Amino acid sequence: MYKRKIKEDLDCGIVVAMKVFGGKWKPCIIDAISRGAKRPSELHREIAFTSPRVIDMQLSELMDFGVVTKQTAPGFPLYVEYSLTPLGKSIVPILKQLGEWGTKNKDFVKERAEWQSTESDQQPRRNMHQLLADPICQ
Amino acid sequence: MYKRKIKEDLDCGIVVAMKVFGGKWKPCIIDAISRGAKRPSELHREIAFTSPRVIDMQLSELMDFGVVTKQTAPGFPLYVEYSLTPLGKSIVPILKQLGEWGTKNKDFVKERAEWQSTESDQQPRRNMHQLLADPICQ
DNA sequence: TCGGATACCGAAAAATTATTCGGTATGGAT
DNA sequence: ATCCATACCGAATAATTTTTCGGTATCCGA
Repeated sequence: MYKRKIKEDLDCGIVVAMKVFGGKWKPCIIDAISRGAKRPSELHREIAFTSPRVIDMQLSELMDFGVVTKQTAPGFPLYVEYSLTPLGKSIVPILKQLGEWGTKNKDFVKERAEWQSTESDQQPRRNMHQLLADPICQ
Repeated sequence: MYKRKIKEDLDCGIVVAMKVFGGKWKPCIIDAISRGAKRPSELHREIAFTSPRVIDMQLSELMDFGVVTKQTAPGFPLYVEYSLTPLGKSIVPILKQLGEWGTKNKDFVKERAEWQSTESDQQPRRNMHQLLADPICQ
């Protein structure tokens, strides 16, 4: 568990929001679960642009903050399911709004960001928490 | 200029939004400008919880992305003013929504975050982009 | 001429976050 | 017995962001 050196201001709403769902893959995970991908292995398959470990970690943080809950079915085969709590569901429209803003302005932003590219012309790791369109992370 | 090694997915709206206004102090700056703090020295005074250099840097990124514009008055004394572009203004309601969500849930989040505190009981550097209430960063 | 206010910027260091690599454990199927 | 799928976790490393420290330059007023 990482111990931060500089305390964050949890009286600021924006800081709180960013802490809870601002991680690189958290919106993606929330999106995927809200669409019905509930089992860890499903999430790992859907969100193929990062490693399973990363998803596990961000998922456990989402649990810590009460965004998702975990149901473990007893017996075998191992069966675990995550789902959004009411708190988690309340995040979805916000992510949607963020996504809409970004989608609307992405071309404009892209233009102004090109100087900042990587050296090689590698492909990005797609995030695609496409809360607007159909396809999930993939 | 930092050259990133891993390309980001600028086709994802959320990634775009986070890139443009997701920095630690950017919401604070946008908020302050939207309230009328326009000169750099004003911003430095208002947002006293981080150093002037940090504000300058984040401000220049906001300029790069067309969120704010800079007007330089000729002659003396030196007079520079920043203001929000239409793009910048379109961010304000989103920050407001983020802030409202966080404010509503901050107590809940705080409880679940206490294990993660710093060793000493230092004060946080307040962000307080209080887009809800009156006080600006401070 | 010196000190202060203005506005800004480079670059090292520190802090934080993301990624990788490998490990644990369970039980079913071959 | 061995392999596979399930689900998870520790810890080192890499990547990125934030912070600090110092610097530039202009002109005014004392």
